[in-house]
Amino acid sequence: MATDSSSSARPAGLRASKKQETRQLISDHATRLFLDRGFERTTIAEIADAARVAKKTVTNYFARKEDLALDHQEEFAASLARAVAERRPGESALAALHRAFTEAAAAADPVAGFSGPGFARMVAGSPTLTACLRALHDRREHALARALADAVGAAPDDITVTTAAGLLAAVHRILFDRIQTLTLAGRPDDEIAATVTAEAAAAFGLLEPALAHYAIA
Amino acid sequence: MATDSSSSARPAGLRASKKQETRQLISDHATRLFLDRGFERTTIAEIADAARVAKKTVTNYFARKEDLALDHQEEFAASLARAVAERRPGESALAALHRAFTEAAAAADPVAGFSGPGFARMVAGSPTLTACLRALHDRREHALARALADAVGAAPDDITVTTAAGLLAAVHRILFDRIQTLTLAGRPDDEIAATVTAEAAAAFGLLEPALAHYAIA
DNA sequence: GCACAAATTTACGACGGGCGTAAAATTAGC
DNA sequence: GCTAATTTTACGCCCGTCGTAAATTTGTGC
Repeated sequence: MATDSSSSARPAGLRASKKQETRQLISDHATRLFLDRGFERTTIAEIADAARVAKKTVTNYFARKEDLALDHQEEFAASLARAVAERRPGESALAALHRAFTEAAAAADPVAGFSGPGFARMVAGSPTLTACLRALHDRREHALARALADAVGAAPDDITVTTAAGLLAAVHRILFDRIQTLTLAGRPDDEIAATVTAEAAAAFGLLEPALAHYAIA
Repeated sequence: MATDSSSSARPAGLRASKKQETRQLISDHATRLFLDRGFERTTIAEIADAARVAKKTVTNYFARKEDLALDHQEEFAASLARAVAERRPGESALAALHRAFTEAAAAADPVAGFSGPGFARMVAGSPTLTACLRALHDRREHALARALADAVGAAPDDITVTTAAGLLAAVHRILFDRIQTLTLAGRPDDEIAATVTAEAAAAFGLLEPALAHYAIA
């Protein structure tokens, strides 16, 4: 066997590394089946069979079926708050979030919505995943509100803070949906990036008079 | 052809009226049980038993369990689009939506969030209902986008239209959440109305420089 | 190398929501 | 009253989710 089979070099991790392998094995089979037959038409039992493990093992690793389909949830939920927390000196929250989107679009970042036609079809065809995505947008907005509250030194439930977070998160959510829509329409990533970059300028520009001077680092 | 016997016969509805009665009977028992034990801890079988009907009868009338708890869904989803469609001559969409909220708060409209502590507890305590409410906010935003597109003569997927709808719907959603939070905290309706009316002025005021001249009738 | 302790995987079962189907009860029209 | 249409019911199934305990695998001390 390969001595350095470790993907991330666990010293004490024969058990732990196998755990990761099993998790990845299940996730890979699930992704393949979801893209092939759709999310709702794939059962957990079928995933377990494909991965040659027990059904309970699947539900032990992934508490909810949606977790098998949606990756990088934490990263997604924290992305806007992170962009604000790491904004440049003199940069407003609005400018930082605009810049973060533009950069993500240029890089075709999956977290920004560039996840391929298969993924877009899977999500669009599943009410469960659509609802899960809505919940993620919600978590992202709340995390942004906390970051903004931190930035301006206000309470997290201050109406100006929650409203600013709601407006800024709404723009990001709308652009995310737009990327998904264009992906579903079969447009190539570079064309989508050009389109949404222009649309982002319009959308963030709309907020400019309201928030250009808000939360400047 | 037959006289207009069936289509819209008001008195001829012994069967139809009984249908309504049965529906109301089930809904009433469901509401009582939900408020008493919570949404998740109440089963459809228990509701059926309480209403003395079969379980299948409940699911025939209400396709999803959430429909037993959330009333006036269509009215809620259409409320913002309606406010824009019925705005006064010379009034902007922003002003109409601000006015609609202020009036709803003054009237303690359940559709605006004044639904009582029991309902607020029920929703807050149920992930299912929270997700359903998010979906409703989403439908409401899309309906608003259609109304705005109609008002300004643009395509419904125009970025300015979808963004404006997203921003305006976000403000309403945030104020809705605020009413729910204050209700959960035990505040009386009149105090909540005064608080959120002031907060609405701040929130809509933030959008004033961006949208004061958008979609004027 | 071996045995014991710990953790993981497995099998089994239960519950609840949702859906289809066909029989039984109720109602409308004649 | 009789017949046809609709509503309600009973029954069973699938699927996701959650316990629980047994079986297997792994880490460690001797």
